[in-house]
Amino acid sequence: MKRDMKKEVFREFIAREGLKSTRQRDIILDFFLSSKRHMSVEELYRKLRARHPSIGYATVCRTLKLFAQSGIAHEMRFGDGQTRYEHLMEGEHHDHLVCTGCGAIAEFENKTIEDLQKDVAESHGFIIHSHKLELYGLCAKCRK
Amino acid sequence: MKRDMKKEVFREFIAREGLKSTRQRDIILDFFLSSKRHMSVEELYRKLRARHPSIGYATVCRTLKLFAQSGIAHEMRFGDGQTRYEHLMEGEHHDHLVCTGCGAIAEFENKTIEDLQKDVAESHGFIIHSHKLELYGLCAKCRK
DNA sequence: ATGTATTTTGATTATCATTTTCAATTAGGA
DNA sequence: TCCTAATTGAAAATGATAATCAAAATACAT
Repeated sequence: MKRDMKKEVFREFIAREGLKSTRQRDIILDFFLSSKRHMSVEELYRKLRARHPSIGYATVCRTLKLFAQSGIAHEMRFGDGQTRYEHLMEGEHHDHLVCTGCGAIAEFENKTIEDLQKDVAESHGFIIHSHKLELYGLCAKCRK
Repeated sequence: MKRDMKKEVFREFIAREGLKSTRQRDIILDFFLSSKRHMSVEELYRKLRARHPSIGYATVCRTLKLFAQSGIAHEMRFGDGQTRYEHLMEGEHHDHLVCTGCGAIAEFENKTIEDLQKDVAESHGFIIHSHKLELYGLCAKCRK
């Protein structure tokens, strides 16, 4: 399934780049893949520390960056000073709805918007290689 | 015209909040309104320093934040670690195309995309109050 | 299995943009 | 003018990530 595919992709990345497979990287990868989608470095470190107190913060930062480089994760910044990572394979792109009340994050995908983005970019002579679309507002609960 | 309108809006904000009108704030506002649209704090500070060396970096930061609070400017972060401000009145919203080659920033507006965003948000039970749409890619020059 | 060169780790320190602090200055109303 | 509160500039603090570095772990050839 997907989870193992990501592990495989990361393994290949490690090999291709001449890096080494380590106990810490395996642990962090397992933790990451079985956690909720949008984890900040801080959050992941805190949860990890409960089971594996010897793994340092720097290692978590470094390893998450490697996940992003290998293509199995995506780095996000919502402007609150926290870097978040979501485990995400190539072609699984989506955008985010962020609740400014409770911080909940919902995901969505909209082909029409993406097509329009491409049109807009073309009309300005740009070729897009990535985009960021975030909608900020109140979720159903927080509207009351 | 617009420039004076923004000054007026800021003046009202200052009065409403019980703040004070100072020489520094006036200077920075003039400088800001007559500069190019997307200025980082650092850029603005460097240019300002040439004419007004006594104005401190902290004051520039503080004052730009006030501009954003008063509604005459908008704070932006494109992920390069720099905070940028653009002078922008209520209702003048637009989105950005960022060239990853040369750093050029183009602006665009697309009503259809905005409407679709609203639809998406509604279908998730959200009410949007703001959004961020950034397209990253190569501009016409950098494509070659 | 062993040696060895290379990578990785964890702790600490550095970085870098912004914020905060704080004493001195300034604005604005009484 | 006087007085009180806001503002300023310089310096120190902050906070998240990145760099450093000696010690430990890994991969590979022997």
